[in-house]
Amino acid sequence: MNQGSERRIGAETRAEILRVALALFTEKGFEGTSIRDISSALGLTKSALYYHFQSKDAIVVGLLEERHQELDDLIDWIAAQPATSDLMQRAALRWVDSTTPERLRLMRLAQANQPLMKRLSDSGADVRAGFDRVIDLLVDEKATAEDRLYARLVFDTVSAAGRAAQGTDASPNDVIAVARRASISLTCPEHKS
Amino acid sequence: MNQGSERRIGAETRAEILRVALALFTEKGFEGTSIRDISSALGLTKSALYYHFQSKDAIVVGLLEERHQELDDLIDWIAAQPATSDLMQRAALRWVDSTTPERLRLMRLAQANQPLMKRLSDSGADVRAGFDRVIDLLVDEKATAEDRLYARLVFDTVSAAGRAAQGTDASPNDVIAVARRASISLTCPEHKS
DNA sequence: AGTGTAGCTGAACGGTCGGTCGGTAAGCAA
DNA sequence: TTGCTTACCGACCGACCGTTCAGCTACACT
Repeated sequence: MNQGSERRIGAETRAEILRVALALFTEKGFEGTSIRDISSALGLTKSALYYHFQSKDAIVVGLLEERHQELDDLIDWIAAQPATSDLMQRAALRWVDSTTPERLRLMRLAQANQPLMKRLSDSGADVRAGFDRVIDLLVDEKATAEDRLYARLVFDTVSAAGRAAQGTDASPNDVIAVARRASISLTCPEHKS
Repeated sequence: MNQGSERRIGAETRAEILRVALALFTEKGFEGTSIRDISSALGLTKSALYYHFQSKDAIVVGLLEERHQELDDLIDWIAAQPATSDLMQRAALRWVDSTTPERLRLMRLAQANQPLMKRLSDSGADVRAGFDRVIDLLVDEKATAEDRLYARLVFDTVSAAGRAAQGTDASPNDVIAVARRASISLTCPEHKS
């Protein structure tokens, strides 16, 4: 393998590892994907992977960090908005419309592997803090736990739609369209109890 | 172990295996739970488990079969209803209101382990057929793929709410309440595009 | 008493897992 | 040329995985 014996810079390889790892995790699950799978898909050995990441879990942390900026952008945007009554709807639609396939895959990975996420968060990685902040910005300070949960659900419509599409012939465009419709319905003001 | 040397009948043990397995799968994931974990939680050896189930996958098939009747009941109920315009909403609420913790756990297990479900379905177990039938009964025969996907999403609000509640302090009652609110909003007729 | 069998045990199997370690070739700086 | 760093390899480790199998025991039937 790698018979050209070209030398690559580390950042490139690292990014490729993350890319391939996310694809394989999506296809076969985190536990169903071995680091041998990832490295051999790149024409590397297992050891090369351990040069760039200190553990299998660290790959997931790397994936989460890659997406961190997107959440920060959303938080900044919300903070800069006037607090109109339809803020939640506008924020939700902004989130849906900025969805990329990679983000979708990562969110599904995170949700499908609760024990993994707990392990990562126990060892210091901030996994949920970004979303917690979004919810805090969008709900009243005296909101009930139920209201907060509802807001979380709203921001999960994209991955919910993606999950509902599993095993069907629905296209990615269908997924986004459904998530949009659902976000609008869920945040329609006249339904607020 | 089992020093009382009591003799149990097989059906009881089998049911207990299913119960404990579902609890452990929920807590640690399917791949994160070994046969040894399940059997030792019951004070048995793993060989005893292989007396009742021919493989680890077969345990999941057993869990799915346990819940099969609930879906059949829903299908029968829908088929017996008049085809009013709010049928989807009524069906969705019936589904939400009949939710049990066990069903919720199983649905989450199924959704978190797509590769496993694909494997089971490839080897003959019918995993999705029930839900497919529900959707077929509720949408127009000339409905688009997007409409069908939306209907799937509606019937997934319970587990979506459950997932959104992960890591928060929301109670099971909150989950059901949020799922109810979401089902109503999602099936509100005036939002149909 | 003898036979069958349901329910379970204990020991082992081959295989794969995540992770470690010593080494090494290429590039660069002095 | 020497020496250090970067990027990677190949061999190996102990642990654990799902699974198999011969055999044991308590009970039911005849």
